Amino acid sequence: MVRGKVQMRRIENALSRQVTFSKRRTGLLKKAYELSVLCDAEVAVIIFSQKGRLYKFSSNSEIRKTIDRYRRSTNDAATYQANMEQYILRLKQETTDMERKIELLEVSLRKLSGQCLGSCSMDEIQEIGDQLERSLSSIRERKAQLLNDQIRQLQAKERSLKEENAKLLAKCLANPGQSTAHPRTTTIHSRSSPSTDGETRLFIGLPES
Amino acid sequence: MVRGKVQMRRIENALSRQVTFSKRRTGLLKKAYELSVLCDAEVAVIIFSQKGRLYKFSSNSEIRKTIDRYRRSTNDAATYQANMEQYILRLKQETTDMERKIELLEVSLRKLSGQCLGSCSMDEIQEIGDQLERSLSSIRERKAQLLNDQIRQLQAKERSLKEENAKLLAKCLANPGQSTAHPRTTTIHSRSSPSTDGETRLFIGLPES
DNA sequence: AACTATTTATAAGA
DNA sequence: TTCTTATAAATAGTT
Repeated sequence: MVRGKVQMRRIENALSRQVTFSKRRTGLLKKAYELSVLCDAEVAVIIFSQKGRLYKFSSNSEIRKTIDRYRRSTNDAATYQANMEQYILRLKQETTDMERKIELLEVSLRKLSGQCLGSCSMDEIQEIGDQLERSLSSIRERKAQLLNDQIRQLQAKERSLKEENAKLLAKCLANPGQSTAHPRTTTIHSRSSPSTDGETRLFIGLPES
Repeated sequence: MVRGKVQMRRIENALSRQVTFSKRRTGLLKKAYELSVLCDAEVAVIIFSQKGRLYKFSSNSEIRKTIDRYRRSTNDAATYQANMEQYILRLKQETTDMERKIELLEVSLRKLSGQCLGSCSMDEIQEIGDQLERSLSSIRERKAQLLNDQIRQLQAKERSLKEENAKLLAKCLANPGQSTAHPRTTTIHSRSSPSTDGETRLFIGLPES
């Protein structure tokens, strides 16, 4: 029996709460049904129990319709969806543009590689040939530059080794009787100067031949 | 006063229905609130009046959360959204891949055009140079082929013109005295130099005199 | 789940 | 829409 007004706060006793939930849930869904029938209204009720169980009522055959109508009417999440769709369109456009760009680049690349020339006019062929000549002269220039750099480096190395050699030689002459492992190794190393010279010449000679 | 059990069917009297809607709507929302508080449940109620006016209750601060939870739990339209999000991810991935591809193609193209060689090693330069030589020889081959075709066409044309010429000459020699309207004109035209000379002078002379 | 004392909701009237 | 009131309906606590 009801002893007095119930306090409007969470029922602490779990069992009691569970029972009340069951009773009132039924009551609520019934009231929702009655409202929808008596007043010809569109009603949707969604209830999740504490344990996560779902109960629902919908005057409509499909609760989704009511939810959609709600969204349309409140315009909160509907915009999210619309934005997402627009975003997809933008991405697709971007993809198409990129595909076209890739196509163009591949055609250019093929032409510069001397493939698929069947469809080119004489003028085009001439143009591509000129372009290739220009490219090739850039390449040759760069190649020459690299070789020059290498030569200059080797010459610098040769110079420094010669200097070292001279110093060591002077040292050896100053201390003629000294002969430990170290100076010996150094001497062998210092004698490498002339032979490296030969190697350099040989290396330079190769690309030119 | 309540005279008896109410029939569970649409209230025909519009005013009465309107009043009942107002009262029961308040009651329903109140019950929903009480259920959510007493039993710690998540409750959402959506009501559309006949006139399309929206009334709602949500135990949550945002009814959208409850609806989302509902969708997740029922898996009806939530999948649509999830699919859309996944689709966006796929499109983005595609875009990234394409960007990378474009980047690579552009680098290749620049290298084949003899630009941006600073970052290339000697081996790379050599490789590019070889590629260019190959391309150039393709181009030259194609160019030669086109020129040959053109020459052959011109030679064919020359031959056919010569043949026509010969035929016409034979015709002229076969009918030297022929003089109908048409051939005459032709004859006059071909003989133009000596005899027409006089006529032309005469013709020109008339208006002048 | 059934019972029942009470509270709560609400139909009709004002 | 609100108030009133008679009555129906809901439900808390118990069995």
